[in-house]
Amino acid sequence: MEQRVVFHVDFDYFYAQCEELRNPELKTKPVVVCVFSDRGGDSGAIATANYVARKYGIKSGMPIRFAKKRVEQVPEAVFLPTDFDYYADISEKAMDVISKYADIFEYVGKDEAYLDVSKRTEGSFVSAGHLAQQLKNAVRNSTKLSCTVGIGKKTEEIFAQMDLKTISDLKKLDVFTLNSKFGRKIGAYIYNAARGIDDDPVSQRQEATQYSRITTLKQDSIDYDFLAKDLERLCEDVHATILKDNVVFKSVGIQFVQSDLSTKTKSKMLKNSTSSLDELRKTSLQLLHESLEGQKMPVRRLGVKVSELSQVSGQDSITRYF
DNA sequence: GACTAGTGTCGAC
DNA sequence: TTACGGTCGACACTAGTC
Repeated sequence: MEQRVVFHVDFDYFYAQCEELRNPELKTKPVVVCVFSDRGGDSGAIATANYVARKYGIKSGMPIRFAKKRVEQVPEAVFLPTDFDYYADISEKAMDVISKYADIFEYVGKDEAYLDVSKRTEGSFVSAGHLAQQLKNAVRNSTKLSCTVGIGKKTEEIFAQMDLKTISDLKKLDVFTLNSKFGRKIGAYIYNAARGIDDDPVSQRQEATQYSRITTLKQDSIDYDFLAKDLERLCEDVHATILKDNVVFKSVGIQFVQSDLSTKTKSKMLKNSTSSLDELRKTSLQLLHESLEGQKMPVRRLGVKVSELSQVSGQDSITRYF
């Protein structure tokens, strides 16, 4: 098996870094990017926070109110709503630069990617180190963003730390331990490689397998009509994406997040694939009706999901089969 | 028991 | 004292079939 060299590139505190980019004065202040819910006030959660904010114990996923408490005595702390269009724009530019450095490029999310650079580095850690530095410089020059590039060297260090010397040492570890030490992607790759399975650790991103929308209700409720109104809006939203991406779906699901934040889901497989908004609406409303039977706990958030997607090749594709 | 399709839950980002 | 988003993929579980 040839030596694989894989880069994991990610932008730390990406959204906050984007905000610093358009307003450099923020750099010295705690910057907290928030997803505010429809409930108004400070209802919502933290998407990301820069290092200054993290010093105060502010972390992703934390309730906004909680985070505000943490910096009560810090008047310069800045809380901003997310601006996903702007972040997507910057991400696209950055990924454009990054992908040029890969033999195989895998986009994972707005702020993360995997690069297989085995060919261009010929498996050498020395040239991989140089390439990583060039990549960081190129990203900085073109976007002014800083990113971290993790490479196989680090994997070697972790092996040494964990006193792993042989393949049979590796085989003793379960995939969860490996994932927690190396990240899911590399963890799974090591797990397979130790068992003689040489799957590519990096592969071109496939099409999405599901689309979903979720919203926080104005108030907790188990009233069908109240929930149905939001659900219909969510259906229309998902449907717009379906049309834009020219896909059909075969499975429809709804999701409740209950007032104690526990989750409940219900889904249904359709007889045929479709892109019909009517069918999406009808099915999800039916699932809502069924889910509310015997539902005791009020619902806080409501979501809809379509999956089992397939691409429609052309508008006339269906008629062509008849 | 092995396999699969369908369903529900969990957690990363 | 408590506080709580949105989107996605992975995977575990179950029931049906052979």
